[in-house]
Amino acid sequence: MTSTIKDICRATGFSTATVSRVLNDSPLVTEATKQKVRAALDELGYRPNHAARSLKLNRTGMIAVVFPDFDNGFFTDVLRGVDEMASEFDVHLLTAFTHGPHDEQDLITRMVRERRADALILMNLTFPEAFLRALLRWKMPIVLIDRPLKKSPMVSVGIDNRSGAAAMTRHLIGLGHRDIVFVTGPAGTYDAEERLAAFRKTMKAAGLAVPADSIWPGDFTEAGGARRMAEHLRRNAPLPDAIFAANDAMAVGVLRTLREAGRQVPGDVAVVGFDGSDCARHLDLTTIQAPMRAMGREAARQALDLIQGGSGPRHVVLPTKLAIRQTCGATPAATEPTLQPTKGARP
Amino acid sequence: MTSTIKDICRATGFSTATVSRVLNDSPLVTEATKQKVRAALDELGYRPNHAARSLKLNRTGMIAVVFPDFDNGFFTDVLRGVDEMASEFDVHLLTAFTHGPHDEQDLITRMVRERRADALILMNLTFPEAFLRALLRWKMPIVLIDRPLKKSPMVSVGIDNRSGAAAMTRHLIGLGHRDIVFVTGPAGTYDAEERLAAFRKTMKAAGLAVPADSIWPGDFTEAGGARRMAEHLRRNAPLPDAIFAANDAMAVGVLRTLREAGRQVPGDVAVVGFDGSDCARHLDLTTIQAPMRAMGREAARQALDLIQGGSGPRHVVLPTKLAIRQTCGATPAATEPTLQPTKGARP
DNA sequence: GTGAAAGCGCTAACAC
DNA sequence: GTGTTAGCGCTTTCAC
Repeated sequence: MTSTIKDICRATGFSTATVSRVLNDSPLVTEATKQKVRAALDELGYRPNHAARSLKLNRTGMIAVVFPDFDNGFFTDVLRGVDEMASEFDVHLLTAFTHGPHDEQDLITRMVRERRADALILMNLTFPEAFLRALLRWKMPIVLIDRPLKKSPMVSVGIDNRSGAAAMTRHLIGLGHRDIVFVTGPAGTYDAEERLAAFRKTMKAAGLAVPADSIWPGDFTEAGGARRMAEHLRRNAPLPDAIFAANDAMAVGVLRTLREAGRQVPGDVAVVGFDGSDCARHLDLTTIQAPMRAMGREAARQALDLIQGGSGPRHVVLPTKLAIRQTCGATPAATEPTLQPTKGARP
Repeated sequence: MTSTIKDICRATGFSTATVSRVLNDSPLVTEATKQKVRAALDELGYRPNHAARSLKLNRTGMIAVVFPDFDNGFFTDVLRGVDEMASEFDVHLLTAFTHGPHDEQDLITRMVRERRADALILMNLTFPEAFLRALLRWKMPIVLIDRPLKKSPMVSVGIDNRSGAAAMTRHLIGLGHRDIVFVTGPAGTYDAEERLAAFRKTMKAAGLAVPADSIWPGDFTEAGGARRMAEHLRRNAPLPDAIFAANDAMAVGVLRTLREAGRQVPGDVAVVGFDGSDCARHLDLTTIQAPMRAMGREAARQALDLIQGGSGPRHVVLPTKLAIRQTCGATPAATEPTLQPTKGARP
């Protein structure tokens, strides 16, 4: 079995107080004593019991990370980012997936009230904002990986949808595309709306019209993108120069449908997405790379800061990168996909 | 702040013992008392402090899951599987990634000695078997997601490499392929060797020769597969009927190289992989689907069982499925890739 | 510089 | 049925 502090006392003849001081490297202990105690510590392979320590110190050395029940394909990277940052501070991760929207609130509430962690990182969850505000009364630091909240003073981490979509639009225009279709996400979705707004604005700035039928309604799913594309082909409507889908999943649906219909991408039409999913990489789809790992790191950094009483509410926006691959019609400089910060992207 | 059991005592006039009994739904308490206590519980939003409970009960209600520092692309599914099973038992997950091989042992040792969890699930780690055996002395249940161990009595979960590779080989033969190349994994790798052995055996059983130059050395990486394929093309050597790579990554390398050289897959040569990675799905690569989520579930099930003092050491082998897609030259029955249990696969 | 003792929040004998 | 109390393993006053 595991040894306790008392085993060390027995082995060294010192009291629990002294041993504890050595454990926490207190300067109040003689070097000689430290040596002896440390010898016993090593000898017995002692490590302080985590539960006891948490109870006494009223902190757990844990950050809880809660993910939605659907797999958005990013959570691997995010989690690694969080872990990277947290482990530097010897903080461990409690990971949980919600199982349905009802479970979501219950899960989070329990984590907070049972004090299973010192902070919470919540990714893309669906509860009402009022729930979050109620949570805050429990004084547990919370960081959202999501959109910025309107009504609540809450730390959140997100990506710069606007500059990403603008960079992509400029890129397409720069390649000579004029007639560009934009496939939207579900109405009311923050990311989707930001991307659409930036697309419109950039087109306008370039003096290009965006007729109503150049905005295709979408739902962020591959099937949705495929359906809309198939419909277009069925009507024998002429292809635009390029199709910019508000996320990769839809872009893939569009791409597949086109290729299955014998159309060349990027020969007949360019197709690009947004997100930087693995799928996009595999399919050589030009996209906007969202820095998921960096988001994880940043979320953890914010959480750790809040734990130490730092700062206040704020929204951190991370830059995206334009990943130029095959489907946009540009010839990449090298075999490796070119990554450019969207801020610096040129049309 | 969070309320403690004493707050409930104050609110109800009962003692901590009674409140605790209500919390644990002991039959020793009057229904009337329960009602009153529960009202206060709800009122104050009370939940027992996790650290205190762990300390007292000597169990944490946690399973630690340790992943290697490289992303094998499966850990998402595995983790979801573990969570699915664990959450049914109200057990939470402590997730950790190792950061390099040295850190690996340190991390695990600390988890065990600090009793941060009631059981450990270790995936594809690289420490020596002796380290594991030493760990067992700490009496913490350990489940490996990996190969079966030779020298240690340890619960592990793995896939049926042999029947998977056999099914794939039969499938290729059934499609009329005779001259089949097998790309191996790194020498000494368990999975790789099992797959190769089954390939050889199945070919032999079908009366087909496997000349030495039909076994290409590989290293489980996409670059390795690409390199070997490029070399073959450069020599202007004739293409085989089919190329069976011991994992998806190499198959993808082979596939890309062929297509970039203008060769048709599956027209000129069939290419198949093994693993069932996302990449394979995106590229419509015929492969053997390893049930990662089920592995996670099973690992969790075993861990929970061990926590409750159950069973002994054993190796659980999960069946794979043949995922027939485009690259093998078979026409799938539907748009969705066909999944067949490998046991029932027919040539 | 070291030790004795209290107490973190909870559960479970053991009393009554 | 309910209350009193000891104690899980640790940290931290407060004495000496």
